[in-house]
Amino acid sequence: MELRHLRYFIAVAEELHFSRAAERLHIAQPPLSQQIQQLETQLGVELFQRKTKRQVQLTEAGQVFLQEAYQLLAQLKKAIELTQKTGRGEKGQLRIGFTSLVTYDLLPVILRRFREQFSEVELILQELTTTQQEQALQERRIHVGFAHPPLEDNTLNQECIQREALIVAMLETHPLAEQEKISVRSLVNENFIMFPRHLGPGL
Amino acid sequence: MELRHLRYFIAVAEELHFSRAAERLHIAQPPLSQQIQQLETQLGVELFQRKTKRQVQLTEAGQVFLQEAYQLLAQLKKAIELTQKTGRGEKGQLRIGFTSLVTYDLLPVILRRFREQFSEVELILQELTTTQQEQALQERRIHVGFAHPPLEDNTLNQECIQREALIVAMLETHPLAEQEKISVRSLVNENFIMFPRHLGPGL
DNA sequence: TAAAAATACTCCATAGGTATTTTAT
DNA sequence: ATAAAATACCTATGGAGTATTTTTA
Repeated sequence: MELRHLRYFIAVAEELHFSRAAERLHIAQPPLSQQIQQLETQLGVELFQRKTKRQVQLTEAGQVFLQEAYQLLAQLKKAIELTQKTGRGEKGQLRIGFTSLVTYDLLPVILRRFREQFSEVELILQELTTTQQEQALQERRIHVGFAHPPLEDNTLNQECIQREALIVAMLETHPLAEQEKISVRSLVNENFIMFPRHLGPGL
Repeated sequence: MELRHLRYFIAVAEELHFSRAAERLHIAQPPLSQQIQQLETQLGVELFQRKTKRQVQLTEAGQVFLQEAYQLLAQLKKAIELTQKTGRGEKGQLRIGFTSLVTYDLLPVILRRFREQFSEVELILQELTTTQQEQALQERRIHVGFAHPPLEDNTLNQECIQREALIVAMLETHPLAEQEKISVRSLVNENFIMFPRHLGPGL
């Protein structure tokens, strides 16, 4: 059996008239009769009352099959739509990696906008360092990541979405506190309070 | 799209190998590749990851479609079985007409045996006189009837399922009460307590 | 280089068309 | 007499086969 049989059967069952059904299906009447006969043979069931050639009527089994056929085609339609939505990324899961820096300001705004547009996508968030994100992307454990440059792996697509100033904070009593401008070079021998190196190798 | 596409897709999705899937389907590998491509084109969705030609893998959309395809074929199978059962009269409704005479003795036994054999058939009972049953059968309002001969309509199939004695009851003081045998003819002028004529014209 | 999918083509099975017959209004 | 389904037969689309190429592990 093929879907063709279901489609043809529905047409005949609705029209109760082979010629009109054939017209609706854009085929000739004889092949339609043949396909219906084929369907009946395969099922081993009479779907139409054929006592008289002039009056087509559904048998009890035919009525049952009609309802089933409707359901099947409706379910097929839903299956196709669901698959297409998934294919276009409008449905399913989006796994996101992010660093703590992006948590407070940027991420909530982005996620809110995304949810508005793709309400059927489930967002799965995971806090990861930049290097962990690079690895997770390679291993397909996440789909996108919010990280900090530079990246080790230049096969990954990257895009700058925000620039942030890096500032030095120090006690007023510190020798450098009096200067208007402080060069990065002049900080070389100072002690820092900051991320462990492995969390932010770019700094 | 045809059911063929679903069947082929399931085979490839399960084997994750076009050649093996083709073998399982008893067709050659190239037509299988073609049919899958056709399916993907019609859906407008990639179902398999084809980065490398050596390793076939389902996309997210493919995984969704696989589950849907399973459900569709399962539903089709159920639809066919249901239709066949209905066609064989093992499922559905059986509308039965019966006279009051048959109510107490015969009908309960018959119905009990029928229900044992065809548990999925819903029995719809309707008390009708013999003539009403003849009409109901003609108009397809009932499928079978339990009635009393003779029938007016000899186009109906009839079968004798029980013979019952017809007896005359009378007072001991009645003139005929002394006779051993009473001919029907001798009752011709008596008054009877019995069904109205229209309920049992045969009597 | 071996194994697997994709292409390119060829062929034939069968879906669909045309002509005709049957049958019931 | 007419309209509709069935039957008989023919045509041609496209599903499936064969041969070959491409690709990657």
